[in-house]
Amino acid sequence: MLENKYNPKDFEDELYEDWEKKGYFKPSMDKTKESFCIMMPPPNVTGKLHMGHALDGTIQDILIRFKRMQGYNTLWLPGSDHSAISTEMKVVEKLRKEGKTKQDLGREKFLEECWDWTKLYGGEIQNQQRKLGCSCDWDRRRFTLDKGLSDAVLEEFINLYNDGYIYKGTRMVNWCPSCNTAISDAEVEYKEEQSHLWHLRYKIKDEEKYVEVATTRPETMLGDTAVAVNPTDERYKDLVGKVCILPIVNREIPIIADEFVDKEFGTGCVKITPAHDPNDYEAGKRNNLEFIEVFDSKTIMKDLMPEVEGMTAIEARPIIVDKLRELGALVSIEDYTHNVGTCERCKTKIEPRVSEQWFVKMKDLAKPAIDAIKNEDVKFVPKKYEKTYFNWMENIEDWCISRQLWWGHRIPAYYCKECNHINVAKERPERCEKCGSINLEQDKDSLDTWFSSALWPFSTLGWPNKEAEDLKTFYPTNVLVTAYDIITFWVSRMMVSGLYAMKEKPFSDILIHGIVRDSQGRKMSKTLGNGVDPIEVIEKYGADALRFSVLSGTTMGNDIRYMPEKLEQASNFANKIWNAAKFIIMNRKEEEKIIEFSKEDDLEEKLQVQDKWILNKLNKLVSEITNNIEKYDLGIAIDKIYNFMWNEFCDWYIEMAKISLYSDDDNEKIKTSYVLDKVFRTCLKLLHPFMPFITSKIYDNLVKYDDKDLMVSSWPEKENIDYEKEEDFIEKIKEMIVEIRNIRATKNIHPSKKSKLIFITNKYEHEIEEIKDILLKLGYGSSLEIKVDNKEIPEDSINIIQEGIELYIPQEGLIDKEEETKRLEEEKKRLEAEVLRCEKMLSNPGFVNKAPKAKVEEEQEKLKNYKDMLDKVLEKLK
RNA sequence: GGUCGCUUAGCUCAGCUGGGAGAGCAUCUGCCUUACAAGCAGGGGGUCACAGGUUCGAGCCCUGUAGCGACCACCA
Repeated sequence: MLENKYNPKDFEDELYEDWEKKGYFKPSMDKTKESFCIMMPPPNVTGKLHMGHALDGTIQDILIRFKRMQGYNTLWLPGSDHSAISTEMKVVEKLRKEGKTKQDLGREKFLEECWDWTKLYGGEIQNQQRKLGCSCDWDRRRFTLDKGLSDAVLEEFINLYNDGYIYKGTRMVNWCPSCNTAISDAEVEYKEEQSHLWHLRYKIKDEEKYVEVATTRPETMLGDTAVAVNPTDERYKDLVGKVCILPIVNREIPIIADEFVDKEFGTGCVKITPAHDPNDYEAGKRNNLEFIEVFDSKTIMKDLMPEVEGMTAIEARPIIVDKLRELGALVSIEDYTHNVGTCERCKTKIEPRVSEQWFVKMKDLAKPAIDAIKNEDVKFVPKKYEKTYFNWMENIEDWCISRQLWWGHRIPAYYCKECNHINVAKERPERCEKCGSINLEQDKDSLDTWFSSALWPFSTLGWPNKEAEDLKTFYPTNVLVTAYDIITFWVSRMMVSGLYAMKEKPFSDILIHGIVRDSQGRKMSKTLGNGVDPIEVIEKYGADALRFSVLSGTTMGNDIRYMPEKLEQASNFANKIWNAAKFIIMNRKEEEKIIEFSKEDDLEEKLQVQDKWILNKLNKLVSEITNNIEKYDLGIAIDKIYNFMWNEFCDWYIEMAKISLYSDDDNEKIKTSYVLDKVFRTCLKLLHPFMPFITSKIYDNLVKYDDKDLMVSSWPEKENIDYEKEEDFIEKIKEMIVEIRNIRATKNIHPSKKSKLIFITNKYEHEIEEIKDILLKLGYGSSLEIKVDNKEIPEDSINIIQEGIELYIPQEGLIDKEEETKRLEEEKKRLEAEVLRCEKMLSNPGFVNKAPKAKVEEEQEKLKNYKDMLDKVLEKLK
């Protein structure tokens, strides 16, 4: 039985446990059924659920539950990511508090600490996903550092290496001085910063002339090894080839010409610091300049200037500037706003730094990944996001995959101490494959976390074992669901890895959603403290309400604003459904009789016009919702169900049903109970993917046709019925009743005051007779009369007109004659406008000739109806 | 600098391949009608940013303008 009050806390957790226990989350592995698989984007193992996850999880759960009900062999595979940098940072921080460093512990011990940390804080997010209702197969959950996935990583690395796609090289990379590791281009975030532009001048050797340069990082001047101008710059033509003196260190550096210098910017002269700037690095290589490091990997100043040695670069800056000023080398300091790269993880300013790292050559690998989207083998939904993808993939740079971290997959490269040969192998080789030496040392670096995430769609299914059952059954997966901010990081790399390793796409559809923002439209962030905890929301409103609120009224791919009011709406909706359920159950006849009734051959004949009306609308709803979900229009789908359940079913059908339920006719009661149950159960099915808890809870209490739980029951299918005529009729009746209510409301007539209803029709006399009691109740009638001719029009009555039906309500003091005339004048104006609109359209030869025939006929039909109605109003006004 | 997106009711947003402007919240009026006051019934409220164009017909398609936002690149 249902509790009197809707309280999601009473049953959500309990239901989830029940589903899990019954094994509903596991794929059926039924070979006769088509498979459907989603890989859950693995959250950080120590992460907490945020609204983004809630949205992402809800969307995936909807699709999985939908497909499961449709009978597919569905797998939704969850898991987590070891998130190298962020976990390592946290563990290092923990050690720091204990007064230790990771070097103190050594690699082995440090990794143990990381595992402990992972075990302690990991897994919380999984419990939170359970709270949300995620129906993923927990038994298949994977972790990027577990045995199988690590094996996949090694396999991929070695294959790429042997195919020549992985190489080791010395390059300028993005260096995070705080994480003390190289990071990839994708991990650099650019932020605007208010800073200054320091204008410096360097004296030209043996002349009393200077060159002026500008810099945003004056401390790097200690490492300048040239000044460059554009070769076409007339102003400095004579300077090229000369030498200037670098202040402080008094180094003689050449003035060179290089294309990359922008004549328009600043003075047109650029200081070149090849060791600390990507452009300067390239220029340095082109011109064979010396590379002088000013500071080390942690930005600690080297010995170029004794006064600042050992300081951080930022501490050294004012001292160096003072010195330059003292030497007359500082020309001016100008306010300047520029973009600085920061580490995506720790927000520290990144330093471009020359170092030896491992890279993946991306250009050739990216090609098939680009083609797969171009030829629509893989589709972005919404399509616009393929532009972000193309933009990244078509301009792709090599991917720096080595990290100077310990937590992660260690690079499987073993250096021979004797001959320097690099041995790449899954396990430490006994001997160097080249010289046979046993003196081997493994590379100290580990791989970018994304290297393992890139393999997620197949490493989780058993790859590199190509015969793994899951791999054969579920690859390629069907749809990847993620936010747009991760297209470059992850989606692109999965595409590349999938097509390289599996020779087949990793998924067919890429469903991209937006990000959840706060009520002011700002990104939710820790620093702003504006994040909303989904668990708190669930505590207060229930998981169903949260799920409803993140999807209702949204469009896939657009950002979503978190609005607490929406949770109220969602919660009210749940409450409404709950109460409707209570009503249906409370008033229904014995279940056996309903079941019996459902099997009767002449069931259709026993249905009344209002039953056919709701069943017809329901039937349309079923195909619409199915369609919407298949097209990923989840926001539209949920709003349609909302509207149907509340505004059609509850507001109208239940109100109509009361007449029969409260009557003495048992047959009618059974019939009505049957229809109520049928419509409501179908709605619950349609709503189940979106709001799994409340729908399941209620479904258990509906008529038991079988023992199946809602979650594993079958998705509704469109029935072969056609009650269009009945639907039209009831829609007209609804409009008439609204009109009656309107009149009564504006005149403040108390509901207890009833009046006579006189219908005149020669089209719907049987239908009106059939729903006589409904009309009496909803139309506030004291008695009802049906006339097939309109000869005896009652005098002094209110007149409501619909196509084919006229309703007369004797005024009897309800309202006076003038008011009724005024109302009819309004109606006349409205109808005249409609007629005019139709006539205008139909008298336009362009429209009649060019518009689709059906559209023209539709307008002709409307015109006829409006004219009829207008005639009647005019007659009444005479 | 490049790319993409957004601009619709007081607020937050929907609006499918062009064919009579919608929802929720807010607001106003009237209702404790035995499922629901977390409710019921009724109402008000919009030059669909602006200017052109295509079309029989434009919120929707094209061009331009303005404001806002995101992403990519990154010039000292």
